[in-house]
Amino acid sequence: MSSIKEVAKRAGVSTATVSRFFNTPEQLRESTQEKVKQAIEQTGYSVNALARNFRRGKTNLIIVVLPALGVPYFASVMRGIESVAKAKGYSIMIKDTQFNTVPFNQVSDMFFSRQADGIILLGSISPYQDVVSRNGHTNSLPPLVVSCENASPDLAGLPSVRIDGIKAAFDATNYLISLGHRKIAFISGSLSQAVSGEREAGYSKAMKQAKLAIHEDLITDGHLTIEDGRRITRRLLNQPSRPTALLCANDEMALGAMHEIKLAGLSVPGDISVIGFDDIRYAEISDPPLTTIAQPGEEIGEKSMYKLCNIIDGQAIDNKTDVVEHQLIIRSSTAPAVL
Amino acid sequence: MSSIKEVAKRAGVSTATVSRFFNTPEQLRESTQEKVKQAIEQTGYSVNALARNFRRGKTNLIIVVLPALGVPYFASVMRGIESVAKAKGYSIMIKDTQFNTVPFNQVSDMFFSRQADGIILLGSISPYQDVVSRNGHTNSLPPLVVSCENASPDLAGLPSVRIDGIKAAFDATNYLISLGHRKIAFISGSLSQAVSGEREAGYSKAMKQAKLAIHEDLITDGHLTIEDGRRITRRLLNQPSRPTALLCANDEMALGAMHEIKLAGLSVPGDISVIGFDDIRYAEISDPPLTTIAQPGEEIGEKSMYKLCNIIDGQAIDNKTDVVEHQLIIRSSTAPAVL
DNA sequence: AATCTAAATGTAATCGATTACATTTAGATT
DNA sequence: AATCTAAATGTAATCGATTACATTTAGATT
Repeated sequence: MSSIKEVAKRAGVSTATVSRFFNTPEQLRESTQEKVKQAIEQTGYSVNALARNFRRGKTNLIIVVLPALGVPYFASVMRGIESVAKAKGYSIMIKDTQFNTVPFNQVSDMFFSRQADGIILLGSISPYQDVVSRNGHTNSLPPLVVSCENASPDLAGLPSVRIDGIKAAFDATNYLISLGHRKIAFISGSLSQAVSGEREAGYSKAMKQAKLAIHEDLITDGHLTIEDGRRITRRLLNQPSRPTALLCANDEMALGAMHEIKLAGLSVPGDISVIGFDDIRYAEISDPPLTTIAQPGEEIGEKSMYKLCNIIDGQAIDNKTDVVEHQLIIRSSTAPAVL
Repeated sequence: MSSIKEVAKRAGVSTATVSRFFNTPEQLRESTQEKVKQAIEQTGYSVNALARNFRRGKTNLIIVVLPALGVPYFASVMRGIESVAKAKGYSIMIKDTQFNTVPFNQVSDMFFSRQADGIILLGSISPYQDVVSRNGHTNSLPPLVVSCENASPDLAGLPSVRIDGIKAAFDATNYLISLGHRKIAFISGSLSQAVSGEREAGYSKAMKQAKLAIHEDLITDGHLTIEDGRRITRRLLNQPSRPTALLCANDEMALGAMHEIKLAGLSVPGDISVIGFDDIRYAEISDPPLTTIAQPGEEIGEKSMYKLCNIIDGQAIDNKTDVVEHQLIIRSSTAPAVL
């Protein structure tokens, strides 16, 4: 692979001039540009990003941390991130935390060892505690945007883009209550994960406001997966008095729940109403189509990436949370309660 | 951020010694290791990957090219890639080609400009033609593994890991034939995409062998998405004599197809049997559960990454194709034809 | 203690681009 | 034509780690 030196030699100019050809071509006389251009073509040269990045102290890489690959909701956020990243000249590294089992400092170390310029957190691993404990050497965080709902106190005050998760779960629960449901179960991911915690808060708020007992079947154990949605639902259905409505912490759990309800010979929404979260593309074609809370994934992604760019560029950091709008999408998995 | 110089100074050794502490610690006397270790702790130093990578001429990054984010099948391949990448010290960059609209040379240039050490292709963009035309300067490819079925002649002879797509579609079609179906439509992605072309070949082979007419309703237009599965199915259902079975080029199309069939007041599999491809995790819980061809995604991912590592390390390249086994998963979306 | 040897450590070049500063050049002005 | 000025170009230091080769050191052997 040819270097800038060879190009310079061939073009009869200095390496500085070749470098300028790429970075500030308007500084060069046209005849010089032409010479350099030809030399580049002859040698097939392209800038060595390894050297450039080293010299500039910038990787042009950002890390997107997500709890699992292949989750449709995250894919839409990623699309938003990507479109902005492309425009800004960044490439995206993904870091799958396998349901948050990867500690954050493993991610932040990638920044401190100059492997990436910034981080967008889509999963809810907790940064502060780990980072602060980095040998007590820094209480500064890498450029970081938190783009998942999150009630974790660790994350409070960090730049973030998200829906109002409490309000969203509150709205969903209220909708079920308005349909006459009184026994409403909440199928959650592990409550230690902040997303689930926040959604639980909204659920509880609505239940309390309606003076409804918070069902002890509110089960907290599990990942936000189809499999765990099924497992928890099976348990729920085996209990003496089953709920008439299920609020699920995401659509995948809801789809799993609907499957189990139907397997048990019951009907959705005839016997049990189901609401999900995220409005993934499978929600529209499930049987019945799933009522859910939609999050504007692409918008969240775009805004997050803009925010991250500002932080990386050292512009005034706004630590405030950008709240984007959620929307209750009413489909056919919910119906009035039959009492 | 502190550099190796400061650590060296603090420890009272040379920078070479500090470097050895990280790379060949067994060369250092224990007392020296101790001194260096303390200096590292005091300064909070961590190796500058930008500098190290530049010096070593290696990025430790690979690019995974995929047609779209959030496709569950690709996610399973990614998991396989990731587990091996982690073991080998690589990080993963993703490049979404938005249904193959990104030309390959845009990806290969990332290699030639030293932004990545190698490429795994999960989408079926065609490398040769673009790369060879790189100003006629190189007919050599970047380290590359092709991990999608692909009948494209451009890709023949490249290192790859895949199922036998022709055989898989052949098996699926034969299964439908064995159930008594005679009018079998094939819902494909764009046939210009090699994956679809290969699957089409297997379908045609089985139809010919059974002396069945290849239905002109074999529609070739579309991406491998739910939306296009629906669109094509709607068209199919509006035709005078509709097929009794649908072979879909992937599960998402099949799920879309089932939804439209049910919307039209028909039953799956009562009126129309449906088979998908990939066995994504939604297939098991669809209504009815989807019969499909399973691909061992994680295995494909793992093998691909191993192969890529070998190529990057300059070991004897095996250009041969690793064929992994597919499997027909029979669920409830297929039934004997009612004639 | 002197000598030898292998292990440990240091010196300094190097990777390839960028860029501050210095120098040259082209064209304008007298 | 001489002088001036701004634009164009060149020189050489620099980013931070690695490593070939040189030197020093510790401990063994005489």
